[in-house]
Amino acid sequence: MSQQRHGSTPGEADGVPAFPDLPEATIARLPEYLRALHHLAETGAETVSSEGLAAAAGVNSAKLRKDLSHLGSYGTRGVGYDVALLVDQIEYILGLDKNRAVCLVGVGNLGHALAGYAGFASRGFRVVALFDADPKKVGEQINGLTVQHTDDLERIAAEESIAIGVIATPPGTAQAVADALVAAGVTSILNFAPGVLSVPSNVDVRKVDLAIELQILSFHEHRKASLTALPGGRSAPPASGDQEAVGS
Amino acid sequence: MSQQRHGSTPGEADGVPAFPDLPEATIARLPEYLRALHHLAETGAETVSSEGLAAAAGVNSAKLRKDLSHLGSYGTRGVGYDVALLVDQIEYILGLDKNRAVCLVGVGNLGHALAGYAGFASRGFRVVALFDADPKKVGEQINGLTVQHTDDLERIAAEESIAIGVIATPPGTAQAVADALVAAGVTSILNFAPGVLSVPSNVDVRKVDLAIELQILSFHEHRKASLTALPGGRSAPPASGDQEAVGS
DNA sequence: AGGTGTGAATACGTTCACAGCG
DNA sequence: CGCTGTGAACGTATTCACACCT
Repeated sequence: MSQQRHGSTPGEADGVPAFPDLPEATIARLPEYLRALHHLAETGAETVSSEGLAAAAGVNSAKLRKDLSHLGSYGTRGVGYDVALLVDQIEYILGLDKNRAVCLVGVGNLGHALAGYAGFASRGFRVVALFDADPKKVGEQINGLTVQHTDDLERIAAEESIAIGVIATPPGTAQAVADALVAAGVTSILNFAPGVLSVPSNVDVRKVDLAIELQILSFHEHRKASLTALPGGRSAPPASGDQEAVGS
Repeated sequence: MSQQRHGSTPGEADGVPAFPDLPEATIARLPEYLRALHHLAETGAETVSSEGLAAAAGVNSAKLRKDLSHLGSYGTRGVGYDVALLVDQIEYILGLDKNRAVCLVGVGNLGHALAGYAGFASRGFRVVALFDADPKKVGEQINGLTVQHTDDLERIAAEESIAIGVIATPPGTAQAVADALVAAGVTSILNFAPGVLSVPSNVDVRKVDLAIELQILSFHEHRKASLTALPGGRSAPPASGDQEAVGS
């Protein structure tokens, strides 16, 4: 209600493109909507209802409608959302039209896999540099890129105007890598190393820890086991489902 | 206040071990506390204050104290928390003393890296089986395990009483793999494939999508860029930091 | 009708601030 | 006196239910 810039074409960012501050929870779901929309577009759908898109994205329709309403979106009452238009809107909001340069630090087990991960390129990301501290790895060719030494990280990251740095090093070196990235002007970091990174407040850090995910699942296993073992308990109470049946 | 089972030794699960239902947000942070505690234990610390542990885990102390209070935890006022005791408590709650069997489906780029990921074994998880649908990969040895065909997944997963299944296949086959896991009695799934899995409500699914993380960072890059471009805006407003300086 | 957009109601999570214990 | 544990206040996210548009 505060600012509805209906007439602004998304791609055209002349001055200030009316950037709404979306709730974090909404932002985290937009990529999922986008994936679902791309899938729908491939199957030839022109429009989707909130119900349909919500099912494809694994959320309920009320949440989806509220999320989309935040970005002042176009839907047609009685019809639904225009798939192509919504794709453009979300890609614009997420800044995926910018084809951002990504560098990857740490070409071990995991880093090697990330370097070859197709999902990065298929969204608007270009992996443009690989780094490792191990002299034996420097010079190695991975996916058309040559691994460079981390000593050169700061210089090269600045030269290539890297937008996002991905850290896949052992925990001990992660902070030093983060410092180098920050010094090179990188303001977004995706961290796969366990542990806390300390960075200036204008730098965004997202963390992915595979072991943590397993531990959370382990907790739920433990909980489920102790429920079924309950003396007076029913054998399998229908837990409040997090991700319910969606009927593909 | 409702149930404080102070006298119950964690490891001893004779009957019903007073399982509190912790908030999801708390559960998600427990592994982080655990990692910080292990680190502290290595440096020889016997006790920590909420302030100290919070800093090591990257949260503020009020949050940490509330989280720990939920598991009816032992802290000594005026002193802090006993590191060793808290480690035991959290490991018990998370069910990490059960040494759960994990299987990994999809030994491609990412799956290969996961199979060799040290972080799994170092917490209480044993990767006991690897599967792939590609006949060329079946028979391959990775980290001491032989890759088996996904046709045998259901049988083997049941035999080995797998607790957690990790899906690292292409999106197209993820649902079929999930179905097989569920049929084998697996009730926890960690999914690296993009897309929504539909499973019975008693099965927990956690999803990790590397491309989504980058897209979220991209949004924030976009937002930061549009802020600094603001006509009347200051050049770098101190955004409400998500992960602030922690002073290592 | 059919389906979006949205106030109002509810649930959940975080932060404050301090009582009370060691 | 220091630090935990916790009610109360606040803020954020989800869900409901329906007015309103096509």
